[in-house]
Amino acid sequence: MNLKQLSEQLNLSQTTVSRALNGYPEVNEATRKRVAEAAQRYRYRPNIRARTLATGKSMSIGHIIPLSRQSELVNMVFTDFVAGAGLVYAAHGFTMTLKIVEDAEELEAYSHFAEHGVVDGVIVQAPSCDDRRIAHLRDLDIPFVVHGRASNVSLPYDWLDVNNRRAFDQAARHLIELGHRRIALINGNERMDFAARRRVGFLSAMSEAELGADPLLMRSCDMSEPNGYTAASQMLDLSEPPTAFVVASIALALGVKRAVEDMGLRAGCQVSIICFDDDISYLPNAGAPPPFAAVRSSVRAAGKRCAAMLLDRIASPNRPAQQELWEVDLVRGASCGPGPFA
Amino acid sequence: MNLKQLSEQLNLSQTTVSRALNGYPEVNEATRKRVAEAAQRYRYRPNIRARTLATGKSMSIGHIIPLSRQSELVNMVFTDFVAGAGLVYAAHGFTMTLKIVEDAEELEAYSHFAEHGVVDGVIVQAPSCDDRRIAHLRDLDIPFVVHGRASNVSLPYDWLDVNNRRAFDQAARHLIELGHRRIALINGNERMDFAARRRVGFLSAMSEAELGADPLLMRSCDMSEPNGYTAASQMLDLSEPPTAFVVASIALALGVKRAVEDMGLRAGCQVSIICFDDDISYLPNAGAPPPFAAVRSSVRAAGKRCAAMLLDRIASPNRPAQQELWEVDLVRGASCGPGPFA
DNA sequence: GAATCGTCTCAAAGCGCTTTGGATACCTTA
DNA sequence: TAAGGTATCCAAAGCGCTTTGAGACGATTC
Repeated sequence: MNLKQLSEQLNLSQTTVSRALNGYPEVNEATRKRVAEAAQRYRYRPNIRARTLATGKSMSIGHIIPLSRQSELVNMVFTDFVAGAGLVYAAHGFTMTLKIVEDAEELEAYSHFAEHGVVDGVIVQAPSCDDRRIAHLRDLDIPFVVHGRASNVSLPYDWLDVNNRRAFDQAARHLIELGHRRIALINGNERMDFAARRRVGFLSAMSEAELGADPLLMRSCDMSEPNGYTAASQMLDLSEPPTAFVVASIALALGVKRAVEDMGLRAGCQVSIICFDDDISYLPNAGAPPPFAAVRSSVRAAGKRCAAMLLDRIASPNRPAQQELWEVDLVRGASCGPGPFA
Repeated sequence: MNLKQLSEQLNLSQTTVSRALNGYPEVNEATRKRVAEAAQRYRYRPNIRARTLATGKSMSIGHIIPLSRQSELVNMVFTDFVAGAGLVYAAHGFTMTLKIVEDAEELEAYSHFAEHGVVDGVIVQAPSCDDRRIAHLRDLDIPFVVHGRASNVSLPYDWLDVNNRRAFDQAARHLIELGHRRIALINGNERMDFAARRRVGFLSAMSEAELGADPLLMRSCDMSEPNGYTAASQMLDLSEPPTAFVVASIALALGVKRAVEDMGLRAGCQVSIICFDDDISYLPNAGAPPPFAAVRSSVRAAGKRCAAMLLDRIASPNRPAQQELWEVDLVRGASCGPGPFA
């Protein structure tokens, strides 16, 4: 049953039926009711494809997830970010179009989305320090919001970011206050903007405490459990091992903890760990005290907010760029204890 | 630049241009070349919305992720499953349409997808034992593939499942061979089909070894780290605590391990753990030996295969239902050691 | 030279919706 | 009574593509 058939049943024009169903004012309440009832009775469902062609809006938001051939790693926060954003889209009648692409095809994928009119806007995740996607999307003239930001890109654009610098400054400071001096950094990939900023934050706390930054105690890698394990194992094997770790994610932290335990040590006793906690639903850092000391920011909440910002941007394409910087919560946890200088 | 304008530039009809670009045979190679070059030069991109309206195909696959208000838990395997499926879709020119819905609106969401023609087919994940979605999708007459299966649904339908019964039979058997007798089961939610089958497998190994199944040592819960922790802590506090655990996921296993360690015990020494390992990219159970003994099956591979099956089904709607049952790999790991009866 | 066949191209009819630009009838108001 | 409003409704023109059914043309066959 399509609009034409329905309107014939009702002895009305397609126009009137369409308007009645879409809540336009210029239709009599009695007819509107009659139309609604008929639509119900005949189970009329407007064809989305036809509607999007006619309106020029696809009512869908694009998310593009790059997958590198080597690492094959999908960021763990992806799930919860998408869950948050998806709920907001659904509440506004939008769907989400997801595309998994290999690294090299990423820019092309954005072009495809924009030029074919597949989506009305896109979310950009995990920007690098000088991310090419931002200029590219500006050229494509499609609404977008960045989760994170790109330090070396000076264009104005909408973003929502966590104060990563401050977060790692706080994290390192926490360890220093506990009496640690030899502190390691196990960071995410530092081509990523968030990781670069975290490094800056870490270093600022260290230098403020007049502690040198030993390159042997700083590692940048993809955020998986084994990478955390390997990095921490190697550092603990040094002649002057660290007594504490600042770590960029729960996944890495689990690996660090395993390394610590495999050395016969205990996290929170001989070695302390503090990590960034995205508050993932299936790996929440919960309990009293929680297992890991952490700086926490909910990635699901970020997903929701990014989605809302994007829908806003789509509704008013000309409003000035909007930015939000979220602070983290410092969470004390069992993985931290007093250091040798306490 | 649309098709009409392009065809005017070329002094050809829209028909010919369309056919030239879409590789139909009835067009001269010389003109095809001319058309291709012009399309390139003018950066012509066919409008997807118009194309889908004309063809009646949306070239998109639907994934619906239910999110319950209380637990707010997204299954950890989701990321990798979607990553696998997405690559296959992309290779065939399909996109993925994702919808996050609250539990109660799940069936409605499938109806929406089918009746509005939003997608050409859907993937069903995590079926319960008598999942209502299967009959519903059959009624909607839309192609679908189930990842897992529903024991109490007798309709023929396409599915791909892991042999969960056998997997947990093997897992329990492994512990028994190691000399364990008091073995606990920390399972997923047993309304889910995979969890119900795993329980059956666990029980069959236990009864074959003439070991009773103590209800105090069996737990069914959502698969998060804290749930694993809580369940294991309570069991270890019993007057006759278990010496080994069979656990339904890596997330749960991490919680179990934490509980074990918080009791001052060590996994692989006083207590053994074996778990189901979906081979998640950021939490791989890697190393020599890997930290956890496990029964392993790659959920990313499952995503790829489900996607391929669905595209097949869409291409030939009338072929008989197709089913695949995958066996797991038994992986020996550091979390298992000899039991008291070794 | 007529009939037949292939090859290449085209005009036009959809696909199912939204939206523009009236039309019609009925009320008000001066 | 005529002019101007207002409330309802409609015909038709898109949106940009695919696909049907047919025509034009030259080559081949008898």
